[in-house]
Amino acid sequence: MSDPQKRKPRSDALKNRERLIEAAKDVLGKGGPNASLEAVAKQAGVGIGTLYRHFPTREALFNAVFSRDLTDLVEIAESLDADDDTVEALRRWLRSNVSMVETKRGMLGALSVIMTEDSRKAYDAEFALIRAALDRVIARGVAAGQLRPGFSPDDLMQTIYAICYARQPGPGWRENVLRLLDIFIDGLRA
Amino acid sequence: MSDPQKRKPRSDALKNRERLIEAAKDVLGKGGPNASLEAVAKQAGVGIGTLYRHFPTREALFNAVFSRDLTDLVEIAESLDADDDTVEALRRWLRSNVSMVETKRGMLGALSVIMTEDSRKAYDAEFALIRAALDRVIARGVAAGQLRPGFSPDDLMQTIYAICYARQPGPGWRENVLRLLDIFIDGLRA
DNA sequence: TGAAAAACGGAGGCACCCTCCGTATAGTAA
DNA sequence: TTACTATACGGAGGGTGCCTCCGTTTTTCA
Repeated sequence: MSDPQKRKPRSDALKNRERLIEAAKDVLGKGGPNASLEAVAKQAGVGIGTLYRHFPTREALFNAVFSRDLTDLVEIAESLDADDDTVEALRRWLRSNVSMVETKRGMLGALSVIMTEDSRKAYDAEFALIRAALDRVIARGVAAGQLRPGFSPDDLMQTIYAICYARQPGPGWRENVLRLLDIFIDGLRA
Repeated sequence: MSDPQKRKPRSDALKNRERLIEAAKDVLGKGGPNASLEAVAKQAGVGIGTLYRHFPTREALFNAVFSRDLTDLVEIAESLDADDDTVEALRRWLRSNVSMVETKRGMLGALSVIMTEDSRKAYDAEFALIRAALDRVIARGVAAGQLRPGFSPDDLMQTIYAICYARQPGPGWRENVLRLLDIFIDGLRA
């Protein structure tokens, strides 16, 4: 029963919310889960008060970033249909995953807070979309003789996260992960 | 080449170091990995400067606590030889593990820093002692008809950590884990 | 166009971090 | 025992981040 008699949200509020999420993705990605929220606000070009009005807790902000990332991953997955080179298409998607994990690196504690049973369900739809999109790409690649048969979207997801989380964080992490990823991708070729 | 011409360490320094580790175990256990180090110092009854002199970084303190815990677990494991009731002996040891994990709860990030290849090797001796002690208890229990045959010390260790880390942290965590643990222990009976 | 709802910004009070250095004390040699 | 000095102690202080609160500004809508 939402009240139909309501002003629409102010445009500046929407814009600032957007900027905050963008800034958070950047700052939290570089500084880890304990990065300064004041730095996020500054980078977004808003006051600290505005940040707290939009996201009352650190978790709320994490959650928003995660949601955004997941939406991005869905979009990217769905854009792969246009790509004729299915190997490169998969590489593109897998690399996007690495970037996202990088943002979350070290914030596993926060993630476990976010990932309650309820919210997992809330994200189920997104995961299903991703799975479906990858399925299409794989089928296409196998049919075109570019990809070997016999692996699933879930195989991809599990592998990418295993690679990401098995490596020690720190300098060179990204390079290391991307290198291993390329090896894995070569293994996917027909 | 350590200099043999050295004063022995001052007694107050040793005492304070001890107190700090004890306090850290308590405070970090309750407050998680971001708990205030000043609170640790206060609880230990020393100045904050003293804490930092003994443990220059948060990790150094974690490390000391972990070392201590591991030593405790070795001692407990070796004390089990005296116990005629092998089921209760194992329960005692498993519960000690839960307490230790509880201290570390949420500080997985810190642990992954501690657990480099080098330090893992450094702790190998302790793990070997634990394994040996548990082996003796299990053998004794099986021979006495108290325990079922066919499980190893490593089975115990893996199970206890799986139980501990699979449960969501938060209030009631300990109760939940202990309950599951008791069920598991009943399964070990002959 | 003007009133009121909505949103903004940042000062302020508090907690914590870590360093630095004057003071206290345990160990040692005479 | 005493006196010397290496060693260790404590906590003030300067810096940063957290979060709240409220006077000011902006946007919406009639």
